[in-house]
Amino acid sequence: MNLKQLSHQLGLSQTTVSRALNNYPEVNAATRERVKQAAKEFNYRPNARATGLATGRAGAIGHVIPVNSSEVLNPIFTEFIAGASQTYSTQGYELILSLAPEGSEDAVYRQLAARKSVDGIIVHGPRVNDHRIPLLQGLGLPFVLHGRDTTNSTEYAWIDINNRRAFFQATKLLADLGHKRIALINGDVAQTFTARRRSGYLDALQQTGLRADESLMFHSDLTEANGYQAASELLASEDPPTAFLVSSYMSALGVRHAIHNARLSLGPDVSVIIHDDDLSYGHNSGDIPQFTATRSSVKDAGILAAEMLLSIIDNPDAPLPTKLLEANLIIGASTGPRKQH
Amino acid sequence: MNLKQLSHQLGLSQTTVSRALNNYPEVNAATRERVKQAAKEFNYRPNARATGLATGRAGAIGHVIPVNSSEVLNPIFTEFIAGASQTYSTQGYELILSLAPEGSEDAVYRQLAARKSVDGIIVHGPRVNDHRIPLLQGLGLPFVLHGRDTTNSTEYAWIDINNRRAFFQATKLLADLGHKRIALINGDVAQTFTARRRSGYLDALQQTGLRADESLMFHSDLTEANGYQAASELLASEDPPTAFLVSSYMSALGVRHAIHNARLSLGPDVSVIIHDDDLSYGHNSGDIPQFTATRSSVKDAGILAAEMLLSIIDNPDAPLPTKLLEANLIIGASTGPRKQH
DNA sequence: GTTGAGTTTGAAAGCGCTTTGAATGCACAG
DNA sequence: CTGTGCATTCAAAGCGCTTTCAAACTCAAC
Repeated sequence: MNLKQLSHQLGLSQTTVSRALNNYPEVNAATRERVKQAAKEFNYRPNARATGLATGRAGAIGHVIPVNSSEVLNPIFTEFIAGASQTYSTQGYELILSLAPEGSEDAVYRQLAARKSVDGIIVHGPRVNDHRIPLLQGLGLPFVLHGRDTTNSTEYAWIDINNRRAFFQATKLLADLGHKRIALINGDVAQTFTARRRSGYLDALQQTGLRADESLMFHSDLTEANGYQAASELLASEDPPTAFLVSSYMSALGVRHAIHNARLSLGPDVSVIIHDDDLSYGHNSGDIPQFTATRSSVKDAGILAAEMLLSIIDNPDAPLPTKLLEANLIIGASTGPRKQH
Repeated sequence: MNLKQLSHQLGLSQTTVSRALNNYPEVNAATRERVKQAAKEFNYRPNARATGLATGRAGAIGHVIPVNSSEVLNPIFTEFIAGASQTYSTQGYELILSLAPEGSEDAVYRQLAARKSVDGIIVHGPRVNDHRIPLLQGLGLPFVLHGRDTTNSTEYAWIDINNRRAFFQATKLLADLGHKRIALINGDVAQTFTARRRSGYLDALQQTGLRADESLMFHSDLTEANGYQAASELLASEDPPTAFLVSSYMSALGVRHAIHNARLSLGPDVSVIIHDDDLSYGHNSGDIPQFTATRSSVKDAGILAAEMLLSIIDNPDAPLPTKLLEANLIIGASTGPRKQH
């Protein structure tokens, strides 16, 4: 059933039917009702391609997921997209997903822009001095960055969590608990959040008079295996840390494993604070969650990012929105005062 | 730059330019070259909406991800989609992603069909007696199921791993190692793979003369927390299992945790075999992987599923393809003979 | 009875492509 | 020179919508 057939059914022109369905004011209320009724009855939906062509809007948002060199797909993308998708479906947008090898997203962006496949883009996994920002600015395609660039000083829309503050507070808490040697199991150095978290950690160390020790800081993809390996090495060292700050739930499972392997117990012997993206399958909740955490729902970030992007599209002349979300510090079972010997 | 402008530039008609770019034979070779050159120079790409409207094909595939009642998003979707996406990008298709609350995907499918947004659909997470199959058959939308229904006997395209055989073999291996009490940490009962895995497990028990014990079988979402809880309970019971068969890497991390908490060691004391989807962030590789596993790359399944779907679209009258992938049994460090007391 | 404003509807153009059917030009046979 | 076949090109229609502009109708005011 298309518009022509539907309007024929109703004995009306395509114009009127179209207007009725799109809530234009100049349609008689009774007519509109009749049209909407019929549309429902025949399960009529405007052809997406035709609408897009006629309006010049794609009715779709592009999400381009970077696949990094080690082929690790960050599972938080799924969760973020789940949030964004929620926004799109209420607003009648579709979500176009594209995976691109990290560093060669250009072709994908250019393609989406040239083919007019999307009205805007969510940029995932920003990297230090990310060339995607100037590229998209050049293409004139609205976008929202999930995260921030560290160096780019131009105006662009972003949503991020306050990584610095979260890691500052977490580090401070560990220091206040008496921990002197606090390890940082962080993400890939190319990711901008990594630098911010590190900087929050370093500031807190300095403020509490602790010495920063590069040998306590690890940077790699946030996998369980990497968390395990880093923590194992550290715990086997001469002067092992008594606390860990871990950038993801996934890595923390590896850290926990290493702690147990070293015949230590999580909490009493070794404190751990994780950053918790509140992933649906990574339960760290309950009255006393397993891990003390700085928590911020990445799904909510997805919802908000999508809303921001749609608002930019609807309102291209408004100033570009930015949003900084604070993480909540949640006290769980994995932290405690440093054991005195 | 659109077709009109490009053809004007070239002093040719839109017809000829279109044909040249789409490799129609009736274009002079020299002209074609000139056109392609110009298209590249001006970065011309046909407008996706217009092409779609003119050809009647959407140039897009829909992936509808079910979000279950506990809101757990299965992380393997990401990997599967990463695979599928690879296929699409080489074939010029786009991927439209949609999340839908489990059980109410109907509206999403109907919408995609009515709006002609996609040429086909990948059905994720098939459930027992899945009503999506007849629905899509009714809508006339080509689809490929990732998995199989257990009951539906009509013809449909699917790709699946041989869950029965994988779990049969894994169970058999554990039995051969002398284990008498083998626990099964399985997925949500509504998922069809759960039943198949269970049936492989039960068959192997029977064949090896072991008694099936319902109290050793757990069914729930494949999260770390669920794995931990199930294994903890089992290990604390009067007659605890000496081996575990675990449906996912994620659950296995919980099981491992429970084993360590019980002051047992993985491998020597308690054997564990997992099903390993070969997720990029769930490393279980190396010479001797941590876990003995039945392994099958879900990313490869995504690649193949997409290829199958595109072939159905290109060739609607051919018989519907199906594909059964075998999992590889990988011996890792988590299995060993049952300890004699 | 005419006018003008306001309400409601419709014809037709246009979005950017593909594709049909026709036209053009040219080589070559008769 | 005419006719035929082939290679190459083009004008125009059409895909299914939205939107402009014009038309028709109603009704109150003069």
